[in-house]
This record gives sequence, C-alpha cells and structure tokens, in this order.
Amino acid sequence: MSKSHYQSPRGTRDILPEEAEKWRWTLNSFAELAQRFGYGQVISPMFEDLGVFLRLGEDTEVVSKEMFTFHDKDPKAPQDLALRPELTASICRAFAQHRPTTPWKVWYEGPQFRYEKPQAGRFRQFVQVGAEIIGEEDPAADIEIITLAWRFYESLGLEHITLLINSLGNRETRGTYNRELSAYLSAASESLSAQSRETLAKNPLRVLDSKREEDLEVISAAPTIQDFLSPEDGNHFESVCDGLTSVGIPFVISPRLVRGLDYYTRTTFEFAADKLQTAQNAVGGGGRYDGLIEELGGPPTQGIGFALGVDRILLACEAEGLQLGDSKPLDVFVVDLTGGSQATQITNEIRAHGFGADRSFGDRSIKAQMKVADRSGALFAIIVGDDELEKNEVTLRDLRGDGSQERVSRSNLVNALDASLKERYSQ
RNA sequence: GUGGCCGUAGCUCAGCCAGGUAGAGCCCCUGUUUGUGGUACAGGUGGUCGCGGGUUCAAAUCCCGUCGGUCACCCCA
Repeated sequence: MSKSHYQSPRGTRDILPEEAEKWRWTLNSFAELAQRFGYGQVISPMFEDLGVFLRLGEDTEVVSKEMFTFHDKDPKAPQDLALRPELTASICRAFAQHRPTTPWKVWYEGPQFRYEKPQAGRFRQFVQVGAEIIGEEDPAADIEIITLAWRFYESLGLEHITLLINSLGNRETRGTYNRELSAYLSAASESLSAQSRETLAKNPLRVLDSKREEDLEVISAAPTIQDFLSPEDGNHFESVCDGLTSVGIPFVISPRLVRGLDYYTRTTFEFAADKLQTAQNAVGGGGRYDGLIEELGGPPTQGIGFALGVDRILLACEAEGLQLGDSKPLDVFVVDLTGGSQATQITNEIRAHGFGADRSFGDRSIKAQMKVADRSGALFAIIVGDDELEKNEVTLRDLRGDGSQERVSRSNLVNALDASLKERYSQ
C-alpha cells in the first residue's frame, strides 16, 4: 500500500474490467433507447467558459462552491474555464450557438465534475446520461422526457424506483411563493434548526429539503407551491400527470420537491432508488427551464430535460441484485508448447475469422498455460506441442464440458472450431 | 466546510484493550501428475503494520500530529 505512491485523486476511481463491462452495457442501453425515441447525440466539451455555468445561478452550491475552475494559459484569454458540473448548461450553450431547428431532441453521456467531499454515491467525477427537448412547450414533451428516463430504468431491470414530481410554476409564482414561504418560515424560525435558519436567509425553498428531525414539523405544515400556480401552469401540470398515467408510469406528487438548481420552472421531477440504503438515493432528476437559453445568448426558448447518475444507478442495480452485461466468454485459448510462434500464428488466423482468441506469453509449462486458459474463461483450448507440429495438427480441447479433446488437422482448424462452438451454443 | 469510524501481505481481515521474534483465509507460484485446467493434498513468494514525532530497555500495540479511506450533515446525480 505504501509502495504505490500515487492513487486516483480524491473522489475519483478506476473502473476495472469486470465493472467496466457493466458500464459499457448500461451506457449502450441508454444510447439505443434514446435513439429509438428520436433523440440525437450531442458530444460537448468537458470544460466551458466559466460564465456558461455562472448562468445557472450564483447562489446554487454547484456554482458557488463545487466547481473546478482554472485559468486559460493565454493571459489575454477573456474568460476563466471550468470543468462542467452538469450538462444542461452546455447543451443550452450549444443550442444558442448553433440555432438548430426546434424541437431539438438530444441525448448525452459523460463525466461531470464537482468539488465535493466524497461519500457513498457521491464522487468528484461522476457520469450522467441525459436528454433534453429544447424549444417545445407542449406538456407532451414533459411526458416523453420522463417516459424516456423511466423506460431506461425499466430496461436495466430496476423495480424499486419512485418518481417524484412537482411544478414550480413560472418565475412570478415562484417569486410569490418564495415570499410567502419565507414569511411562514421566519415566523416559525424559533422551531427550526440553526442550519435551516441559515438556509432560510439565502434560499427559503431549500429549507424544504432539510432532513433534520427538528425541522420536519414546520416543513410539513408549510404552504405548498401548488396553491400558487397560475391557471396555465396548473393545467400544464395536470396534463403532464394525466399523460404519465395514460402511459402507465406511476408517480408521487411531491409538493416540497424543489431541487438544487435554480433554473427550473414548471415541471420538476426526481427519481429515488428505494433499495439504496444511503443518503444519496436520487438516481436522476430534471425539469423545465425557462430563460436559461436566453441567458446564454439565445432566443427566448423553453426546454425540458433530465440527468441520470450512472454511478448511483449501478449502485441501485447492485442493491436490487441485478446482473448487468451480456458479454460472451472467449472462444478459444491457444496453448503453445513449442516456444510461442505457433500461438502467434494461430491466434492471428482465428481472430481474423472473427473468433475470440487469447494466448499466454513466455515459455511456460503446459500446466501453467492450461491454468491461464481455464482462468481466461475460454470455451476451448487449442494445444500445439511438438507432436502436433510434426503432424501438422492441433489438439482441440473442450474446457467447459467433459474435457474431451480431438486431433484436428491444421488446415481444418477454423472449420472444426466453428463446428465445436456451434455445438456448444446449441446446447 | 463540520463530525463519527477505520488505515496490518495483491484482496478480506485477526493481533492492539493488559508493549516482548508479524499471522490467517483467499489470490499467485511450484510440486504430487516428465503433454493437460477446473477438485484434493503438500510446499513457497509476498508486509519498513499509512507517514512523522514522542514515551519506553523494547511500539503494529500507548501518546501527539499529519495524510488517506469511509460514512453522515450540507448539497446533489
């Protein structure tokens, strides 16, 4: 432990092959699903002008405390840079920059970075997949976005996800509600925790997120934003709820769901993994945003989207006992007792025919090589010793069944291997 | 940023309270089996006990500091 001088930076980790297999499968699943829903991929930079993210709201913690920022090497550069802490802002920046026709339906995947203290389900580099519909006000867009996220969880086999949904109204209702809530909480501040009193001064909405025991009573009696919605916003929300019901997606209306990013308006939602026994059990979230694109230099444009945390989703899958991935075992492992050049040629030949093949390196005993062959998970071993070489043959041995083996002529190797594999997979 | 718990072999951990030659299981390597893995048995490799300082004849063990990990608050995916 002391010998390995370096380790991955705090809050980051190496995903090793066994785990990476699950990642690859999961990310592919999302990509295929999103494409089937008619979304196209956007690959945006991992860092942006700092200003892009400042538009998210200077008093959100993600912006004020958790960004990795750095200077451009060019002293004349007008802006500092920041690793992206989320992707909606980048997508909106891209929209404002390229002005594609609307509705613009896009999906993305990739790492994001937040300077936080790590804990279960929280990392400094974490991966999200997400989707956005930009330039569409129709509640059907809200419904489709939520459906896409829901079908993704389903496709992984997750069964214990709760969809929480709320409407934050427009900017005006949000402002009105904010004042009302603030007044209510101030009046009751005697019974609030010290931390909540601090939060109250900065952002009353977020007091509703408190998990502290002493706050629960005050919070549960607080006015809810539902009572302040304009008729239009109320109708929009109702349409979204009705639509979700019509496509069979269960949800829980959660009047106190406010979420951390300030840009949300109207529909907001969150997905909680019920089997995740950690503090961080939100595996996804999203909502509508007004004004964000305008802030970034685009025309006034509506948008709705979500981001799902892949790190946490995989934790949730583990908590539900799901086996992810569909990797096939290696077809064959070549054991060469004649020095290694036969293994080089044979693997080259059968790989060229599309089979999966591996071999060992170094001049090792048959016993050692067979051991490696077994560990590789390969279905068959091809053994070449002096005897085979002399007769221009190889030995083809079944590693997963009864260990039977046969002599095969070198020229017929590919056919024999093909036949043996077909037989094995037909069982 | 605040707090709890934990740092001993590649991995999982015992030993620490009552200081006295650094251990187990798994993994890996070798042999039993001179051309055969997966089972069994036998043997072997591998550790400045996170790091620095202090106490002591003697520190993995006691004390102080520090770094790292982990979990929780906060916040969020």
